[in-house]
Amino acid sequence: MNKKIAVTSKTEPTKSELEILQVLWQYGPSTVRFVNDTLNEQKRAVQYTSTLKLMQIMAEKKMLKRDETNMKHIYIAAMEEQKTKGFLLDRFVDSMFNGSASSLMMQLLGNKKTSAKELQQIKDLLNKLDKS
Amino acid sequence: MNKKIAVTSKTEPTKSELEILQVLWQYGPSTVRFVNDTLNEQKRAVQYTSTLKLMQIMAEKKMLKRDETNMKHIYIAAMEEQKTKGFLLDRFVDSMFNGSASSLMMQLLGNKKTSAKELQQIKDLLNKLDKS
DNA sequence: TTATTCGTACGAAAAATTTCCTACCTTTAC
DNA sequence: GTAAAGGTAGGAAATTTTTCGTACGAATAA
Repeated sequence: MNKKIAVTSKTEPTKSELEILQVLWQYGPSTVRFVNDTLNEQKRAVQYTSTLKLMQIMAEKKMLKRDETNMKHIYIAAMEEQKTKGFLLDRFVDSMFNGSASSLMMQLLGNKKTSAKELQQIKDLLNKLDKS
Repeated sequence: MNKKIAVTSKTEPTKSELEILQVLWQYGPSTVRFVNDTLNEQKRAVQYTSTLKLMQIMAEKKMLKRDETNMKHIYIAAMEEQKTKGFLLDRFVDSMFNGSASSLMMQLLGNKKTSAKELQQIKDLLNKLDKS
């Protein structure tokens, strides 16, 4: 009892797991084949069975659900995109910028090119926050 | 030749390595003892020799430099804080928010509590960017 | 029917990361 | 001088993460 799985099942996807989640978040429930193809196009070369294996593991960990009614199993992200990203972002900010959102912004905007459009959107967002 | 080290030496610190870098960035050149103590206080329990080993490995990878003139070696971060954080942040934004800074902001601000002071600082920052 | 294609399951290996044990040297306190 | 405390070096082990080979069943096309 108290299987490894249970212990390991933190809310924290590894880098590869996150890649898979991204695909599922972006395109919705998908087959392994589709996810694998997408990864190969968008990210990097990876064997079908590698992706399969990882997705099976993720299903065990409850990060993914799957519909097995058909032969081609359909995988569904079980972690909510917003929550997961929020969590990861918070941890990122905490560990890298001491929890300071403005420090992060400074780094983000100061360091590089951020389009005028992006800037405007951020301003709009801030204004919206003011009013509420 | 073409030692493992050379190949491995990407600009990408692992999680534990990043923790060590943080300490060195925050407090400047330090001994292993100091870094280890700090990690134990601020982060988690970890054996002295574990920290030592990791820092030695990081030195091999050129992530750290060290001054060996004294018995107590002094380690210095060889990766610049700004550059490293900038790099990691960019990758984070790219992979998680499709490169959109405003999406990230949305998540960051929408999702949680960000102090009024933080918000003000961000606004100031944006204004500054406008003028330049 | 039969062979080819496409799917899953499973095990194991490879790689990367992290942890710690042991040996041994130097400094310090007595 | 000697013991205790505190250093470094190095190897090895433990974990975690990632990758892939092999087996085999189902679907499909010829």
